[in-house]
Amino acid sequence: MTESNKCCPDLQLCLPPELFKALSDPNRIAILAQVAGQRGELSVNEVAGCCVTDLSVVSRHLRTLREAGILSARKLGKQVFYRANFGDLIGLLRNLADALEQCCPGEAVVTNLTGAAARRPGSPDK
Amino acid sequence: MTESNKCCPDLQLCLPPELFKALSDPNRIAILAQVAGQRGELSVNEVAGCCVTDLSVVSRHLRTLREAGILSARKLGKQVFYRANFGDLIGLLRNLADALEQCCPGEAVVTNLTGAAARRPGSPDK
DNA sequence: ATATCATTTGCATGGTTGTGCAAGCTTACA
DNA sequence: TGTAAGCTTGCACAACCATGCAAATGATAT
Repeated sequence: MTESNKCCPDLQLCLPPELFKALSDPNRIAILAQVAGQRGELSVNEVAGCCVTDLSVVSRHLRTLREAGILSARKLGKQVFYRANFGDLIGLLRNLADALEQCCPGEAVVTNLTGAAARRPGSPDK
Repeated sequence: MTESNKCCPDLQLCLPPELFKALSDPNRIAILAQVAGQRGELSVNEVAGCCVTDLSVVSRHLRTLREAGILSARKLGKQVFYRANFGDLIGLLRNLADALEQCCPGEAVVTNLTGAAARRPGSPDK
């Protein structure tokens, strides 16, 4: 407990378990890498080339990644094209890194680039 | 496949599923936030204050986070103190964000998806 | 309308995982 | 040596999840 030492009470808000759960499966990672490593969009059939699983499994994984906000889908005729939400994902990862860094700057490397983190010796909050 | 479009073939290496799996549980996130949001170290008993689960469950979650490289442990007498590996985790997240950004920088902001996708009326392959 | 292509969904199954309880292990102390 | 504190591990159980197959849905072409 000892909340006198607490220095970043809402770090938890930067760590959405749903996002990490979506990224916790090797096949989903392969699918994400397949989509993200491609310029433009890929149909479900094209994505399915990355792994040996059934097409329906790929479709479900794509749905999971889409619901996690990592991919977005666009229907075009019979096909559905997926693409990676680079901006969102990059921003989220950077925010998380910043939040961790600002949390306890003494523990981190150095790089208090923001300066906001340097002035919290021991937060007396709560 | 169509590797002519491929622009970041080994993006997958930056996305370790084990790390994300370790972060995919809400209780583990709460535990991590508890440890990371604290200056210094916390014993298992202290960490257990963050959630209502059994102490053994907390111990197992801490082990999972440690094996994922997110936390490190130090035994001191009867107690085991855990602390967050800020540097490693921050570096990993930044590397991941950089890798995504360098992957298809054009996609991140500009999103020329219309042009890229417009010229694929019917996927010819397979 | 019928057929075909692309994708999604229902269902069953096997494997994984989070959880609680109890027992075991290590360390400190009397 | 015995006892207690702190933590880990074995076991059982329930819930979840990834997977494959088959059926269903949506969309286009004939």
